[in-house]
Amino acid sequence: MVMKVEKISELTIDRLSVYLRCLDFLTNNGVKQISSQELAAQLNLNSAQIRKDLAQFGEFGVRGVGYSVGKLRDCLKHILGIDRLHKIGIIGAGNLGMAIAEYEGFFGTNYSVVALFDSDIEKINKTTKRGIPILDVKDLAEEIKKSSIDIIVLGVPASVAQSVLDQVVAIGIKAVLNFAPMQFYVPEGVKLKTVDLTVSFDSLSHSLVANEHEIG
Amino acid sequence: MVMKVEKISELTIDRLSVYLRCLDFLTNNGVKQISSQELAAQLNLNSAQIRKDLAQFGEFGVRGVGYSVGKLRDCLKHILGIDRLHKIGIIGAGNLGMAIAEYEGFFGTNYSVVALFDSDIEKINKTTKRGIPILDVKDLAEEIKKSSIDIIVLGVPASVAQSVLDQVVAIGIKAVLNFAPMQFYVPEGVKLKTVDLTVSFDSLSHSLVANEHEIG
DNA sequence: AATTGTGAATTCCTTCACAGCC
DNA sequence: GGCTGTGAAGGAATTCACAATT
Repeated sequence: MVMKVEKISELTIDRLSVYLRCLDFLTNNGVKQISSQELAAQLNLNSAQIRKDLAQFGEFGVRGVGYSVGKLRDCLKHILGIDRLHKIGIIGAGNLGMAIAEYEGFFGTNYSVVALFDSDIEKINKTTKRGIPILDVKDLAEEIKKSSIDIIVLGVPASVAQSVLDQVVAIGIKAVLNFAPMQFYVPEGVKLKTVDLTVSFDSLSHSLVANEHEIG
Repeated sequence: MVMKVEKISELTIDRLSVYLRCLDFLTNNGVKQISSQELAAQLNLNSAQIRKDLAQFGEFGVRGVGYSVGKLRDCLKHILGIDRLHKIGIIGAGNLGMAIAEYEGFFGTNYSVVALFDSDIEKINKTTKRGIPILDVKDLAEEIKKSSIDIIVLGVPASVAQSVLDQVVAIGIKAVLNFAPMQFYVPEGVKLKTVDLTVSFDSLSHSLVANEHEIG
């Protein structure tokens, strides 16, 4: 019953995911051993960063040798909690919801989209091309329990996003991926990750004019 | 001909976009004046942060009073380069490309999706529901010039993403939004922003198991 | 000899706290 | 009095550089 007191930053966690993907790639190419140096070169970052990130969870390497690709991969999967299967439910069977449901490659063996939810009578009880059912959002609570959904994707318009989020939280969901470009209230213990495409585009726009402005 | 020497961080730029959205909202609600304090409260952040972010670009406020919502909004639009219209081209007319092309609300008056590109003969020369044309990716260079496309969205599988990116860069595009979960080589002067959903899901997964691990 | 794991140094980002101004 | 703009302080993240280890 030991507590890890050090708080691990989001930046570290996100990099672990990137390391893991790289290790998957190396595994497929038959690479068995790798140094932080080589891994860093592939990912365009500093080798000390990789070692520091890993050090927060234990000692996975061998001095003078490096890391076993397979072993490190298993460790990262465990740390990230993808040594088990997560069940994803998507609310909003519009283009965005469909895109995520169907997008190949996102969900190897770690994630499975089990259902979409919508209130549009035209969509309910149909399925996606891959056969994922589209259900009535009224049955959300029931279905979350029945199918053990543990991650919800919010693909609904900003205008209703907070109220849908509140529902989902009330049901007991602890992890939500949101695409609505807005501010939310989320209670303690619930993780909300927002993918804000507006911000991404604005950032690109800025980069396009940044030079002009500087030589203004 | 004065150069701004201070480099402005991505974090600052991303926040400016968030401030702008909030100001848009305030404008719609008839609010004319706001203090950094009030703005910070709405966005769950520190008022000094807002003032510091803005200070990097000039003095937009009035001491003792606050900021004019309309004026600050215009200034932010100019800084972010969205006081002009950007033309977006989407490569890959799959679910993801379609979702972005059709997604309401992303593209107010600042962005316009002018075309999608694909190599699938079944899709070429059709249009999206909203009437955006799907063109042959072979005509990419020509169309980018003809339509003054300045932002490209990569909605293609990871396996071909680097080669498509190379093409796009060769044509002279300087801003790319990418959804393929992978590492890229990008030359100096080209801004590549990656939205990596794998990382987002892994981060959610981690949050679900983090507690268990800590009380291991 | 090579590479990890890590304290120290550095760089970057955020927050404090207050002078300056309306 | 109230709020901005900002130097100084504090905190976080990254990188350096080297002792420890195989």
